[in-house]
Amino acid sequence: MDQSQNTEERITAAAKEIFIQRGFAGARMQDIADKAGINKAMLHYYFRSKEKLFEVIFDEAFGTLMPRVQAILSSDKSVIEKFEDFADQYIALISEHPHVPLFVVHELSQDPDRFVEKIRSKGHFPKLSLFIAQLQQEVDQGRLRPYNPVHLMMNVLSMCIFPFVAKPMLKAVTQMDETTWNLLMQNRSEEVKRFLKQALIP
Amino acid sequence: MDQSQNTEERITAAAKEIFIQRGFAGARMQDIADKAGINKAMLHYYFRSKEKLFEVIFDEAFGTLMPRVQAILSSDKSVIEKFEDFADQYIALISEHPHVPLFVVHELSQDPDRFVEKIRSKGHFPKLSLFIAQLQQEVDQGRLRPYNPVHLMMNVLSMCIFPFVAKPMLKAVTQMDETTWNLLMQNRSEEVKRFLKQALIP
DNA sequence: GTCTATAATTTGATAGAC
DNA sequence: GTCTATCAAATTATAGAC
Repeated sequence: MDQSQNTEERITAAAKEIFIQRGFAGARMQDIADKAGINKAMLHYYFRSKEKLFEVIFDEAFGTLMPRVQAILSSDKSVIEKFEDFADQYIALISEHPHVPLFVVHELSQDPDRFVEKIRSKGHFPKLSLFIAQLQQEVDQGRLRPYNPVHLMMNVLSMCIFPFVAKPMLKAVTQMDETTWNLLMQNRSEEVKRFLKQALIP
Repeated sequence: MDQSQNTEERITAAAKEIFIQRGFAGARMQDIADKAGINKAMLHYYFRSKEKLFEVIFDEAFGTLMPRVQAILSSDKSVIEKFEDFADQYIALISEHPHVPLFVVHELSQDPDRFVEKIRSKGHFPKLSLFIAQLQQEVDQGRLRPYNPVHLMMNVLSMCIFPFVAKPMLKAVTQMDETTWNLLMQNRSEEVKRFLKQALIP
């Protein structure tokens, strides 16, 4: 691990890698210490417990996504433009951190209630009601084909996020190597946007 | 746990629940024993180790899906009909076992290589080349809009699987209760099919 | 702040009686 | 086959020297 950072940063950087790859239950404090180039005692000196350390990582992994989503949803663009922005920005961001979505989704499913409390307290709750109203309005104006708004949002989220969540499965099933996969993901955003427009524009 | 089953069945039923909910690393043999209504020693008497027991559960969870997928893909229907069959059957199946996809995807990502070896040895590898050829042919005939075949398959898989993988996150973000969620999922298949047809038919 | 050594706890696995 | 009691290993957490 990079010696140029201070100890606390080295720990969080190492913990991020280990937790995101192994999950909370599968992560080992020893592995985090090794990767950070220090010993276990330091982890507790800085973060007191495994759980506290995990919380810092989880909050950051989730917290970087929601503000961007909120910014996109609350702009003054059309629904289709917002979906396109989301696909572009989300896929670009996740391409840099491909393991984050699976991490978030998996840990979240272990204790959904605690999570709801957390995002509420951090103010990360996306305000979807305005966006759904906009969606309904554009349908009424005939600018979009009529779909159930929630299903439609699920479709967009699914196509942007799922390939990264299921990367190991998809790579295995299609027998792709890493290079082929990366090339494919470079086009992902454009393909999703094309597909979306065909489905959405009357 | 149901006393009418024999011990081995009680164990596998209990292990399935615990492993699928907690993952391999998060599952505790004690919890499995408790849920099965027996003691830990019995688990080892029947399955020798945690890893062996896990393998039985994982193989079953994954192995029930692939034959169905293969059957759908190798029928003599059109691409769109195959996609519709997939959406219908897959969503119906998963609605009964909503935690399976996340379980498979998460455990898979821990050790992709071992998994590839496994599905290969079990003969579960889907033969996608024929389906991709059919897809290309229908595009050439002008019966489908031209999309990259792999991206197109990803889109269908994403829309069918992701909502179940991300159920806790989606429920939290949309502030849905369980009843609302179940109602929504009852319509999922129809919505996906409608969306797909609009995107696919020229 | 950082380390070594060690305590305390959890957890998978086994021995042996019935 | 099933149980209780126990072991052995792994893992989180802390004590105390420097």
